[in-house]
Amino acid sequence: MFENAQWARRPAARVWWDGAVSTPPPSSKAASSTRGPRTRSRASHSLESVLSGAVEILDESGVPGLTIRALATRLGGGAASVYWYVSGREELLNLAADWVLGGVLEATKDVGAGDPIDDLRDIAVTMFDAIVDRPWLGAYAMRNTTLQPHSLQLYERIGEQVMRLGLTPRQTFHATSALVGFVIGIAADMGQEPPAVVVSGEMSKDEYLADATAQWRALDPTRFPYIHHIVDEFDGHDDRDQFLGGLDLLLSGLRLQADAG
Amino acid sequence: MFENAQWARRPAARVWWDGAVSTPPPSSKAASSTRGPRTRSRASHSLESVLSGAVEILDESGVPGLTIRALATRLGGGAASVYWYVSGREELLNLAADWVLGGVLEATKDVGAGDPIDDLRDIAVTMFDAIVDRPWLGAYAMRNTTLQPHSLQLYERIGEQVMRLGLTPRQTFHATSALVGFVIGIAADMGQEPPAVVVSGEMSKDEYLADATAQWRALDPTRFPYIHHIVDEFDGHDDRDQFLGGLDLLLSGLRLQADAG
DNA sequence: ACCTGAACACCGTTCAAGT
DNA sequence: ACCTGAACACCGTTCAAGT
Repeated sequence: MFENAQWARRPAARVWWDGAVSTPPPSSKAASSTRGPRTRSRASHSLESVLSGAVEILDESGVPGLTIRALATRLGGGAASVYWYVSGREELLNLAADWVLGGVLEATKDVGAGDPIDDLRDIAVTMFDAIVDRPWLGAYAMRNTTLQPHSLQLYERIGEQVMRLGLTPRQTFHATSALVGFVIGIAADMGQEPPAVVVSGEMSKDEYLADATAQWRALDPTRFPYIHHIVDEFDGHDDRDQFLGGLDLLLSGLRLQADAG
Repeated sequence: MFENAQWARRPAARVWWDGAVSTPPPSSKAASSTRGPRTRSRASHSLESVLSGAVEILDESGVPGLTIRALATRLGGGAASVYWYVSGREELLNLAADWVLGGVLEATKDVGAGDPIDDLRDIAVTMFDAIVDRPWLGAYAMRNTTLQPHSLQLYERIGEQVMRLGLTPRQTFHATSALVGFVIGIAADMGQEPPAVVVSGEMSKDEYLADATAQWRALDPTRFPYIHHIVDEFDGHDDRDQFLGGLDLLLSGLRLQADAG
């Protein structure tokens, strides 16, 4: 099926990561491009430049903004050149998300000395903040350990803290998955691309939220007692508090399980 | 800005839902189309036919398969006709997801008589099963209460059970959000579109999982103690058990909070 | 080994015009 | 009120050819 071609077309997701934690650029829109095309007539990229270009575009205009053509233009080359480094747009998205997770890895490398539950909370909060900062991460972070080495390491790091609780392997596995799923799930929801009305600038995000709140208040209290019960909490609530509240529920359940063993 | 036109173009997400729980078709690929075009020369749709057509396509070929043109073809009309009922593809996806959530609403309408925590588990499991059944739901269910009336009702139903625990409004709000975020997050992850190798049929899903497991076993045990600790659990694990394990962690944390009050 | 140019086969969305 | 036809402005991906 595969010829033993000397020059294989498309290295198809070759491993670009050599074990070292590489540090992606910080989220603040950096206008500095580290490397330009070497010559004027022929562009020259690298997987690193492809990924950091992709991250820049994602930060500026989100997932829909990352087109292969837009990326190629930013790199100063043709669209087809991108396919030398990634197999397609999906892989590009996965690699870009994982690339950025290097920052979380770097920021959490010293955990493991404190109370395991507290260490888990620290890692979870760092991940949460990273996704809030870069909403496009929600859909692509921690999704594919085969393609995403940093995600794998992060999984490992979280799992190691859970291991310290002395649970069974199965409980350890479930708790780790639950934690990751919770963080990604909540953050993905909160970091969701706002509705078109907001994106187009027809409405500010605050106006949109105020609008939603008003709609809630207008609901029949008989049919929607819960909504009415919490609408004042929802109004002007802080996403981070909401996340922390849920996280503590999960972590206290975990502590209970550990103490029971 | 807006003319008071008698025939406004595009009703822009008008409320199609009148308070009754409408029941979408079951997930089993139904080949029966409830209504065809009325005449041969001019197609005639309705929001219902648009959404059930969209759901059929989503069930068959996932989110990327749902193009406006494919939907129009299925409905027997032109692409532009779809825009009479929905403002665009994004809204279509949101409405289709919410439409299907009517089934979860129907299946959980009698909860509220048992232990609140058990009732919450029942609702969560029903939601989980619905998303596993229809992976495309993960990214669009419970995302926008303004556009998604069934999601709002489901939120309400879950919140009502949490209310029975006698927490503060803020705790009630946080717990409800955490529950929903957890279910959607985990289910979205598990129901994720499999990698291209699997979709294209180059590899079966089992082969892919076996491959990932093998890669895990090949990792350096010194650097990846957690992975090695749970790889046997991962191998041949059941997604549902994994979900239930995490859910119980969250629910026992919640019970603890309720008992503490 | 890595990049270019150009093409193929699509897309979502708009809009004047029809009924 | 609701649908058609056709166009506009894009897409991702492939591939032979260049260097």
